[in-house]
Amino acid sequence: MPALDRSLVASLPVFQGLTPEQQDDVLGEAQSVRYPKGADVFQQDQQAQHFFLLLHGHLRVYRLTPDGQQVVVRYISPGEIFGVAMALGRTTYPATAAAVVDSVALVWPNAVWPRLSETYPALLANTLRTVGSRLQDAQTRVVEMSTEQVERRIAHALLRLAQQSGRKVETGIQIDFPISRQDVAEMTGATLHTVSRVLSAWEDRGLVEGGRQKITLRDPHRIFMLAEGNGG
Amino acid sequence: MPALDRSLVASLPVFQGLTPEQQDDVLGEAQSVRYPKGADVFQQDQQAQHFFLLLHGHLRVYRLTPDGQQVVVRYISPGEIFGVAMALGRTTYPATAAAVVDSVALVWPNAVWPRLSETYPALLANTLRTVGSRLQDAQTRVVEMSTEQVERRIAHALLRLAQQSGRKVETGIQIDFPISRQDVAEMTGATLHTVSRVLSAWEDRGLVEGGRQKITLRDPHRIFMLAEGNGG
DNA sequence: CGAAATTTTGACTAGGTTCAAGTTCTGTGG
DNA sequence: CCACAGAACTTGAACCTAGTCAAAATTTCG
Repeated sequence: MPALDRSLVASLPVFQGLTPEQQDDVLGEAQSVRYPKGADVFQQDQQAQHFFLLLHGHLRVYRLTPDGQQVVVRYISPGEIFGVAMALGRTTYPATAAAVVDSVALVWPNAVWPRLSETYPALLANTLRTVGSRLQDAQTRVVEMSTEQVERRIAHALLRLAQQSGRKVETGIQIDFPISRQDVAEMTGATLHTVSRVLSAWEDRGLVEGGRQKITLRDPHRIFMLAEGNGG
Repeated sequence: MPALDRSLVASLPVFQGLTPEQQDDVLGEAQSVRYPKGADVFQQDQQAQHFFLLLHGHLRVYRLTPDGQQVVVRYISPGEIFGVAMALGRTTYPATAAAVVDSVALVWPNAVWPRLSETYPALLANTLRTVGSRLQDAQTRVVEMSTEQVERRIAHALLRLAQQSGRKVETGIQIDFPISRQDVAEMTGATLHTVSRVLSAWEDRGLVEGGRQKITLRDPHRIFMLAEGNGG
């Protein structure tokens, strides 16, 4: 196993409040693993044996309903910890995480969590903040699904993706990984068809630029107005 | 201030892993406060100055949208900690908590959190588990809102309420606090009218018994079947 | 008893799904 | 290098769930 370079991860939120030596101790327990595009990092209802930190790539986390529908819980970007089922008191993963592009993650065996979390309470505190902010996100999504119509939900979803993983290009801000209309549908509780119709209409109005598994926000400001229910 | 009786709270999940002396230390920083029915414990966007543990009563936690719609985030039952905004890295409360019946809570000033959480990592770990389970709940709700029709969402919401705060009565399981059709609507992303229609239909079929701000599940099993999408 | 809050019910409407083709990409293998 | 098969996307038409609008009935409480 190649030594992990602390400088790559020292500035991440998870490691705040730890000295370089402590960071080395934590990193020393991890292995770096590569996940090719399409591979699962872990699967829903599987025994949770590890927790993770994404170094490169993007993951799509989704839940499968009994009747086979998928709902996208979130996308994970580099620097985020994920799969911390054990810290949350669970024995299985609540969702499946799959690489949408070739990805690399640090992997810790669950067995080291008790020692690390007792030795370094800052690690616990940082994890609590991360989980807390995801709770906020999830509750915001519940509010949106309860009160907003599809077009506004799509606007909010795209703005979140752009903020999280947007890349500036000449024509605007492009989502930095392959994302289909179906994916957007599974993030917003709409159907593929409705998402396609909405994006087509937006494209006619110059708000976005479509493409196969590609979405570019041409006019983020007007999309924001749409999301907030103003203008149209 | 009357001394707080440790025996009342020692068995709660938050205090697991602490010795009686440590529990006394934590409790010693808290005050017991009474909230009459209808009073707010804290308000959305208010500076977060305290965190709480509910001793008696029931709280309704809701978020208000810019256009004035309310969405119920959750109901809090005795024994639960809440309002832990600071531990989550927030400076304001993300929602409003109001007493639906006369209630009593332990109140800690935020200022004591850094010391307590550093001194007793178990407190951090327990809080992380609590927040984690709320994250699961919120994500489950997102999945339900994305994939289920109103009738099933209402069934799920009532079953959750019954599990959390159900009281056995002769005719079935009654929700143990006043809850209106409007409240159920705000929990499920439906309208008052739709909830009323669904509950009326269920009452005709003998599944529930209605009443002003009162709901009794007469046949929890058949409601469960409904929630799971089987029979009807 | 009267006023306010809660609940019920009817009629109509509409946003979004479903059903059904058809079109446009993209990567692969001959 | 081009043909082609599969995947992704688009679009039209019919339909339906749940929302909206409107009004009345019931309950509670001062």
